[in-house]
Amino acid sequence: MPELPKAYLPQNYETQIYRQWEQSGFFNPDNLLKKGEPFSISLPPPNATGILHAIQDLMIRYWRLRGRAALWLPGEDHAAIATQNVVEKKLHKKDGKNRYDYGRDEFIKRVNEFIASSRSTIRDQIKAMGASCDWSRERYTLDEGLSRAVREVFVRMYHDGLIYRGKRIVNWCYRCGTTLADDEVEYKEQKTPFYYLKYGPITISTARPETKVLDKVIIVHPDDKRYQGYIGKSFDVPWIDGMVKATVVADKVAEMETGTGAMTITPAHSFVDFELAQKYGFEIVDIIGPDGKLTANAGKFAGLNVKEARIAILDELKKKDLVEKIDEEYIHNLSICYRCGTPVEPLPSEQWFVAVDKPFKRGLFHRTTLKKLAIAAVSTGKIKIVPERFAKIYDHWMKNLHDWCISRQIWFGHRVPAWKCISCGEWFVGQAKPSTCLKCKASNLEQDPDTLDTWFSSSLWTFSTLGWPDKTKDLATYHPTSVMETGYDILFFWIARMVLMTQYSLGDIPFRTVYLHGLVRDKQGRKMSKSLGNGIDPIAMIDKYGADALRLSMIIGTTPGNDFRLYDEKIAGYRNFVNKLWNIVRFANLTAELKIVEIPPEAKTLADKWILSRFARVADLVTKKIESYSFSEAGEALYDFTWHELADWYLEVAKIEGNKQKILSYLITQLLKLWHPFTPYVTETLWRETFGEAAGLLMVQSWPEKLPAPADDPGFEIIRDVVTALRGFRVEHKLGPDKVINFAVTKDKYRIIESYTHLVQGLRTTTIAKPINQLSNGERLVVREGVELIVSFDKLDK
RNA sequence: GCGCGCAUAGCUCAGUUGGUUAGAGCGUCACAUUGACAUUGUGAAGGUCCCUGGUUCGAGUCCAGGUGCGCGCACCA
Repeated sequence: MPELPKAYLPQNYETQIYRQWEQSGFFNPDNLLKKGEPFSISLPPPNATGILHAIQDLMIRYWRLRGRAALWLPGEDHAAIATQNVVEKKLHKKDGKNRYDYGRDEFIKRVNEFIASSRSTIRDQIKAMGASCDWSRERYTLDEGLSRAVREVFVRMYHDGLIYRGKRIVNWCYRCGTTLADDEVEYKEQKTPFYYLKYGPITISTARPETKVLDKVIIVHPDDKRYQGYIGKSFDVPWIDGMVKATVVADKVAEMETGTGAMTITPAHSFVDFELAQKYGFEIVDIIGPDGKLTANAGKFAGLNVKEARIAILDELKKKDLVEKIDEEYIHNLSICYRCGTPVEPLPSEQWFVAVDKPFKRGLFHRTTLKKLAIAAVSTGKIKIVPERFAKIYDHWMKNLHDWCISRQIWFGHRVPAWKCISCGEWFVGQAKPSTCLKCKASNLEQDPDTLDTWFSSSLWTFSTLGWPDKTKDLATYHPTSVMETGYDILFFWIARMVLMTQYSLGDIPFRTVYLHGLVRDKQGRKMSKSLGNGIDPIAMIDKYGADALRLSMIIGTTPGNDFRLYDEKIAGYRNFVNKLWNIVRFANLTAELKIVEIPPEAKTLADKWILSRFARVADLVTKKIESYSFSEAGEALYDFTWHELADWYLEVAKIEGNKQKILSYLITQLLKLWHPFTPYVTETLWRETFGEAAGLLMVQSWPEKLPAPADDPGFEIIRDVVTALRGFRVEHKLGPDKVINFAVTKDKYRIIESYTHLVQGLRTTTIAKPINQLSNGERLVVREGVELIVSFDKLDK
């Protein structure tokens, strides 16, 4: 075989190797000789942490080597709000127009153009990482097939009474111009002035005076002694926009410790107040509109935005001498949109919701709720979460889940499959538009302009990508998927909703195991963000160090659920290792004619016995660790074996003992397989360079299992200890390489050193073994229990 | 307020049922260059495993309490 270059240059091989893999057809499990349970993973929608597919590929490649039908189905989601925002910003920058200037169809055209290019960028990144996905099965959430699944589920849930339309208070982002689900709202602590306002005889407190224009109900705690005389009473109070008839109501939601213990309520703009209003039948009056401005109900303040209104209303209050005091130190939790950071307003709106607590029929006799199904899937252990602690977090979140608002007022996404009769206002839900209104026979029906929450379609991902609602062979073979691997940051958005929706749609779990990785941080431990510009560009890293190095730096030293730092020096370190592996094989090739050897050859020397036994042990460990999701430990053990046992010791011995063709062939054959799931490129390259094209691809060889190994023998360990002790002696006495150390064995309970002195001398110790009687004045060196030497060097002898 | 995580060498981190002398990588110091590899080799230094108490023959690991940092959820008048 031709001699390998001195250093491994990934750039020279990666693209070509990936093409070879793709052309082989083995990414598609239909083309594999398979045995046992299939193994499948759905690629999660790529996001900021989209480069983290190293672990998924590791699992897929491992199980493929184990002979399973390994399917890794790739795809992308449309990320509705996020994508629309990006395109809106781009267009605004380009020609100052907004989406309404373009109109719906034209705007969507622009979004689709953007998506096409962004999908291809993502695809290139995934491929560059070496991901062995089956591109023939690639899916996109807006594909017709997946869209059909979306409509199908929507219609079924509607008929089961689990999707309903209702006017409820929702989270509203007036910048994005849409509703948000509860968990799409983030909270940020902020110092806000807290106003104590005179409201007739009672002082109330608020952080948001602009919503208080029409407040006319005061809530106090039933046990609050200060207000006992007022409960149930009504009186006229001078207020922001003239006199108001105020009523005092007692309810335990009022905390006596907060402010004055008395508050007025604004049912239209607070979730808690809204509930109270429903409980007591108070009127619900909108003060803030969907445009973020005060409505006509706000009288002379109408048309002002929230900020302006606050100033104007405070002015008015001050003029009327209704401000008692202002607490400037108040800490307020501001709610903001997770996509654009704008403050979110709670306001009443008519929307589509998924009812999570509503009982429905499951089978003939069984009644249950979506929430119960989703909780049970994890609590019964049908779905295992790694690390386990997230099962508790999942459970807690699920138990507190409220009805899920699924309609969005943005344009990019799946249109709600519902049509409204313009004549009678009746709604019809179905796969297609009804020709006439079933109620009034009118023919002017219009589809709801709203689209569905992006997570609605993503929640169907594991089965919609396999062809559901058709009963496909893929669905039967690969669902439930084996593992879902993703960042813990989308546990609620995505994982939880997949469980919920799959339980509903299929009566089954979407995946057996959820592996949650940590989030990538920069060298200082900061979250990657666009504004900081500290994001890692995977392509740049791959160009610089190779995909294998990048993969290792994300696998070794990381544990599930814990964030980890990614930075140049770390990747460079693994690049060094990859080069080491390259040179191990390069050396082996220079030493011997290597062939594929599957069965451990006979051990002829102590070193042979040792390396075969160590190798069998590490192979077994790697297998166990991969199967128990301890990828870091698997990689670390293999790294240690490869560098510090095989390279540092065995190859050095091989130079002295020679005649290692069979053993080296065997070790290289098996070692490349073990490394392949971690570092697919360099191992595939070495396999091809060493064994030739005729040997086939490494990616479909068979994983070494249950390797027979020679019994443990401490022999070589003793040689090793003797060598280390002698090298240490040299450094300790500051002896240059020109000084020769003389040694004699004074104690050797294993009785082996004598016959291996050539090895001790050969392993760069620069020593001469002498009979005991010639070294009476040397230094005693205890190598280990039962093994002692007497050592001296030239200077002492003279 | 409720819950969760983290704290181990100068730095970044492993350490799954409790078990010899607690590990790795990077960095540091000394030495080595006709070597498969300087993307290298040899050797060394470096630890109160956050603190206090407990269980145990034995605790980095288990229990209780505390400190510091981070996160999630809730509240948000």
